[in-house]
Formats: sequence, structure tokens, C-alpha cells
Amino acid sequence: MSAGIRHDDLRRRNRAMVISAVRRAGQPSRTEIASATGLSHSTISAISADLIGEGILTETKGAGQAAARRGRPQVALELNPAAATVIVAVLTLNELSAAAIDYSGALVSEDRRQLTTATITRDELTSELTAMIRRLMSGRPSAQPRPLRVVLAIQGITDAAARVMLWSPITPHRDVPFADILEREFSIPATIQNDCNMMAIALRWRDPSRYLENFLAILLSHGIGMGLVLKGQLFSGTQSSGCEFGHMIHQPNGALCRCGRHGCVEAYAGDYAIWRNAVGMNEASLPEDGVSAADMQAVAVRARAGDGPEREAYRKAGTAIGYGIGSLFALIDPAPVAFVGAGAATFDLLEPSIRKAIAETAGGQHPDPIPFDIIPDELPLMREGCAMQALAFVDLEVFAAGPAPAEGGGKAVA
Amino acid sequence: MSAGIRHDDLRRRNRAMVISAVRRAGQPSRTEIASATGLSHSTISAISADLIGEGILTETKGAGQAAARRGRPQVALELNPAAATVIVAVLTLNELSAAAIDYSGALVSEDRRQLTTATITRDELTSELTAMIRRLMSGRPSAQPRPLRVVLAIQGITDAAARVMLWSPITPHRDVPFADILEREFSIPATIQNDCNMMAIALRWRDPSRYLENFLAILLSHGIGMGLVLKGQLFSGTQSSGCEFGHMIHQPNGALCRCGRHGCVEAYAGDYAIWRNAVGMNEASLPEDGVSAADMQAVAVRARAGDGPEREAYRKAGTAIGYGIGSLFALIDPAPVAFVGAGAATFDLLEPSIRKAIAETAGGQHPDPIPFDIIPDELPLMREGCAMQALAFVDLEVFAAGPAPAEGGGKAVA
DNA sequence: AGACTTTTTTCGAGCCTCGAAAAAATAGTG
DNA sequence: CACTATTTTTTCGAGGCTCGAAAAAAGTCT
Repeated sequence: MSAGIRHDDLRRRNRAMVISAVRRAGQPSRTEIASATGLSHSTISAISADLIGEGILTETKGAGQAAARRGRPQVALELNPAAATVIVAVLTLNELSAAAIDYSGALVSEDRRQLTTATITRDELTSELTAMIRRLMSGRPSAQPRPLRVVLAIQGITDAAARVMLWSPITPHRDVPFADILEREFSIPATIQNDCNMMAIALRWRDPSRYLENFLAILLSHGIGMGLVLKGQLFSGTQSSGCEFGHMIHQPNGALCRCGRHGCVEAYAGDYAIWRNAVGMNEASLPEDGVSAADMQAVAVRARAGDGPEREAYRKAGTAIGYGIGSLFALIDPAPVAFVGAGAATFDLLEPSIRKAIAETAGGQHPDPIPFDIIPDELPLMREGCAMQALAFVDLEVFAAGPAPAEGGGKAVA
Repeated sequence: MSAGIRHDDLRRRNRAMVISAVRRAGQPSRTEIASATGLSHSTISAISADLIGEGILTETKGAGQAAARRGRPQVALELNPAAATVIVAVLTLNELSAAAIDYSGALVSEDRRQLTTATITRDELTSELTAMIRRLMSGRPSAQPRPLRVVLAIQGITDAAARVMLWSPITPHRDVPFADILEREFSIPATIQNDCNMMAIALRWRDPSRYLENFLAILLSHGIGMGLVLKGQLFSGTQSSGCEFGHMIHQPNGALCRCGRHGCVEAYAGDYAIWRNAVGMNEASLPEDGVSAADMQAVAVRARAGDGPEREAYRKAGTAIGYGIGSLFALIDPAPVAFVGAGAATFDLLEPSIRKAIAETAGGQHPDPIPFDIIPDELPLMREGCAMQALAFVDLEVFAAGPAPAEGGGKAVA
């Protein structure tokens, strides 16, 4: 299947191991890196000397913790924030935001802006995006190096190569080659990612103790999205960004979904579906103008007040989500779930029926209850995920390869 | 995540590459191996000389095809059949079968036997299995080397480590540690695998042009099973053998399934479910004694004869399968499907409703129709899959590591 | 028979990792 | 305060591996 290992790959891979060990551990000593990677001390010493010489790592001068142990004290290494910059952007319903992130993952600057995503033209959309990124890049302090990667997260489906937005619920435009557009504009490698996938990546960085090998991030909002990590790997479709959890079939020939089909999970659990059931609207038709956040809050208030169609609407939503999760768990085995987004704020109304439905499925046959987390604010999570995705690219594809052999300029090899 | 690459891993990995290139290509020349692996000619020359010296590869003397091209003729290499033997066994409803396979994948000898799996005791089951394997091993020609691996396929769920049968529909016994039992008995590494997973592996070897990167193998029989290959990798659950496709929820609170839950795909598409609907039995109860093959054939005959409850039963089964596949395709994108097993013989009755249901799901939104294949005879497929699984272990874990450095005995290093 | 072509092997160079030993840096100790 | 014990980091030579170039091998073509 894959290719053999050339001799020159060896150093590249081991450099990547060291960089990623430092990114994960924060401020490890060489000894810690050696035991984390399984490589010998001499190898770590050689590689880290190279990386320091290239300006990718630095020795921490702060001497953060006085270990006060006997013997020569460990010298902590850390990522050099000035080694690179990456640009991240997130496009969600009616809002575009972008940020510059340094190599250590810290925010350098950011910008956000309202737009009417449903009606904006294709050209306006791309020019708003490129203009915002251009402002970030031109406004950066001179000390900050030129960005090495752009990652854009969108609500919707991308192709498997992460270059084209195939479809999105927030705009009528299809097949927009954002990666090509950004690369042409800024001459930096760019990818476009599904928003829920970026949430999943961010969760793993935020709390590896819970979100490590296998977990789900479910976005409850206008639509229902999912990011899935299996065996430590972000799971994506074979031809697209995949994981259209919201469009698994909950009820054959059931309620009309925004996607035009019937009985999808989203047709019961999306904002519009909950509202539709709460006001007693026919399940065969869609609310004309979408549903505002205020409308949804009003529905939630009435649902919490007591029994009635509003509470029943949330119950139906939870049942759809729960059966969907249960069917998924029949395939992949149970895993922790993070519920993210505005809809997660009403999780108290959903949880009983979600748990009840899961218990009725194959995935509910395991002894321990599935751990749930609630994260109502999705934007920071998406941005963090994009940043980690972009930085991982720089780590693996740019810095692991070693310094360019040719003429000087940027970082010299000391 | 993973460990760094030690220097000694390098040769091991590249040996593995060469072995697997030969296994895939059959009789490649060194030049072909070089281009398939991306390694240099000199490296291939050195590695293949080692492998020939160890008796793992041989130069093909037969000179099969007189290429009649100009220049020095290529020398074909092939796997040495006498390099190793593996044992495979398949346990299905009321039948146990086993075979010895040589290193090239050819059958050496086989055995099969009827048992009443529903009522056999745990001890009888394991002693039948070990006795059959013992007969295969003792009866082998003296030229044939001692087996290096045992792989057992069962209908049911195994743990993720492939060591324990957690649950099976064909026997009441649970948590049977078959791998430990076999390893203790024969002192050979053993694993236990889900039957449908082995079918999927076999399909990739049989027809890589269709079944390469992403595909499904669905077993239609008493129950409904699935093997899934994604991105060239066999997909398994995180804690178990996973992929309990038959127990995805088709109809919330629907028909009673053999598993005790309601509305599973299997509760509409398993043999017993089709029979139950065909004879107008209540969906809330189960046929007491299972359903015989003769009964099922009678149902199929009546269904083919014309409209009526029998045809409707198959229609319902197809709808359940189709929606299940469609929901799965919402997650992973469409892929070719092979329908295997006795139930596939009635595929003509199922296909229209399967296609109709898929078309109503997110997975049906792709332009090209999903390719289907029909393979009614599942046993040879399972056996082939086990053999490839066992041989892959020998390739990667035994032969790629190189000759044991210590005292002689088996293969000398020429 | 000799030229030509293609495959395979040989050989030295260049890297890389490893283990052992040395060097460095600091806490205990009398 | 000097000295020892301890731990981390670097240095250095050895051993392996792959690679490219050149040579050798084994045929076909003219």
C-alpha cells in the first residue's frame, strides 16, 4: 500500500516526533522527550540542537519550576512562538471571523464581522474573506514572521482533499474552491475544513484526559453536525468531509428536513424542527424564514415551565439524537460525547430522552453511562481546532523537513 | 502518539514492504518491486537476497512468460510456499471447519464437521475445535513446516484485541477466550476474528479493482452482519469487533429483534424477520425454533410468484437494509457493497426496495448508482479472509523481523 | 559475432541512530 | 568550602542502512 521508508525519511519523521512531543508536553526536557518518543538521548540531543539552531525550539530561560532535585537540572525546551504564524478563519451563519496565531498557539490578533451569508454573492463572500485575512497579515508586528498556513472552517461539506466547499447550509453557493482562492491570493498553503471536525480537534487539545482516542463532538444549532475521532484519528468520509450525522435517517418517511429528504435526525433536532413541533406546525413543511435565537429561547422557557407541546418538541429532538447516537455506537462502540453550540444550552431538556433512546439501542448495552459534556460557545472551539490543524501542518510538513538547503534569507542554520 | 523510528526498525519495515509487494503482485521482478515500493534497486537487491537466503522468497524457475523483450530478462520472485503454514478455522451455525494453508495461500488440507452449536457445551465446543486443528497439524506432510499462526472466524462479537468471543448468536456461551485457549493448546499465536470482517479482507484480495479502498460486505443470513473497509483499513469498533450494522435502529420502537431490542435492521431483514412477516406473525414476538433453509426457500418461491405478504416481507427487509446503508453512507460516503450469504440468493427480491430506500437518504444523493455484488456462498470467503489475515501476520510480525540471531535449527542464513 | 538494451549486483559515500563515556551542573555533606 | 553523589546533556566512535554510479550479467536484434 504505502511507500517504503527512504533513508532521508528517517530524520524527517524523528524531527516530527520531537516537535510534536514538545507541542503536546509544553515545556519538556530532553530527557522527557527521549522517554516520550522512545528514541535515545543522543538522538534527541542532536535533533533538538538542530531545531534550536533553526529557531523552531528555544530553551526556556524562565526556569519556571525550581525542581530542587539532586543532579544537573533539566533544561526545558519549548516551541519558539516567533518560528511561524498561521491564519485561521471561521465562517458561520451571518458571521465571519479570523485570527493570527503564533507558533506556540497563542492569539496574535483577531477580527470578526457580520455578514448576511444567505444572500451575499459569491464574489462578495470571497472578497470579504480575503480582505479580512489581508488586514490581519498587514497589521502584524514586524517581529512576527510571515504566515505559513491558512485554515478556514465552514459549516458544511468539503471534499476529502479539504480544498473545496461542496455544500453549505448557510449559503446557496456550491463548489467554492476556497483553498485555491486563498492560495492564489496569499501564496500560502490553505485548506478548508468542516467546522465540527475542528471542534473535535480542539477538544482533544483542551482535555486529552477525556477526549483522547475515541469521542464525538455534536453541534446542536440550526442544523446538527458532528466531528468524530476514532483511534486517535479524525474520522472523515472517503470522498467528502463526511460524518453527516444530522442526516442519518431517524424515522423513515418522517418529518421534512431542510435538505429536502424526510426523517433525518436534523428534521427533529435542528432549531427549526424543534420550533416547528413546538408551535404545532405541520412536519411536512419548513419555517419560511428560519428561526431566530429569541424564538428558540422563548420555546425553551415554555418547555421548562411545564408539560406541553414545547417540552414534547424537545423530547422528540432528544429521541432523534439518542437513536442516532445509538445507531452510531452500534458501529463504533460507545464513546464520550461533547454537545456544542447554542442548542447545548437547552441540554437539560434533551438529556433524558437522549439517554432513554440510547439505552434502547445496541450502543446502550454497555454498563457505564456515556459521559456527556456541554459546551454552549462553539466559536472559540472551532478557532482552536483550526489553529491546531494549521500548526500541525507546519510541524509536520514544513519544519520536520528541515531547513531548505539553498540560499539564506530567513532562519540561518546558526 | 506513536513511537519514533529506531534505526533497526528501518530494515524491518522495508523487508515488510518487499514481502507485501510480492504477496500482492504474485511474481514480480526486483525492478517491479523497486518501483512499487519506491525504494532503490540496490536496496531491493539486498533485501531480496536476504529473503531468498532465509527461504522466504524463491526465484521462479518456471519462467512463466517469455517476455521476449530486449535486454536482460527479469527474474520473477515469489513467496516460497514451504516458508510457513497457517491454520484457519471458521465457526458458523451448526458447522465447524478448518484448513491448513501454505505460505503462498494455497490450501494444504481441510476438514469440516457438523455440530449443534446452540446446545453444545463450552468444553465440547473448545475440544471439538482443538481436536480438528490437531488432526490438521499431525496429518500434514513432513515437508510442510510447523504452523505459525491460527486465525478463527466466528459469527459474533470479539474484543478489540481479537482474543475473546464476547457474544455470538449461535451459542449461548459468552466471553470465551478462544485465543488464549488455542495459544495454550498449540503454542502458536492465535486471534479470533469476526466473520464479516474476514469476508471484507477476502474481497479485497479477490478483486482489488473493485474492493480496494472503501467498501462494505454485508452478510444476509439468520442475522445481518457487516465488514467495512475504509481508506484501505479494516474498520473495527474501538472496544469490540464493532460494525453491528444489523443492530442500527431502523424503526424506533419497531419490530422485536433477536437481540431483545426493538426496531433493529435485523428485526426486518434477518431470515426470521422475513419469515415472520411472510406468515403474518406478530412483530412483537419471535419464531420459537428459528427458521429452516427450506422454509425460507418456500417463502422466496411465493414471493417471486406474485404480490402478497411474502413479497411485502422482502420489500420491508430491503427497505430496512437500504435505510441502514443510507444512514451509514451519510457518515462515510457511498461505497461498493457486496451482499454475501444465503440471503443474497434472494437479492432480486430485495434490490428494488434497497435502492429505493438508499435514494431517499443522504447517501443516495450521489450521481452514480452504488455498485452491488452478490456472493451467496460465504464460507470460502471467510476462509480466504482468515488465511490472508494469518499470512499478513506472518509477513509483518515474523518474517519482516528477520532471522532470529541465536542458534540454528530452522532456516539458516545461507 | 558484435552492438544494444535492460536487469541485477557491487561498491563506496553519506546519514542516522545507538551505546558508552565524558562533561556539565547542581544538591547534599562534613 | 571542598568534595562527593546524582542527574542531565553532549561527545564520539561504531555499526547499519539506503543511495547513486558503475560494473556485470543475460538476453535480443542486426
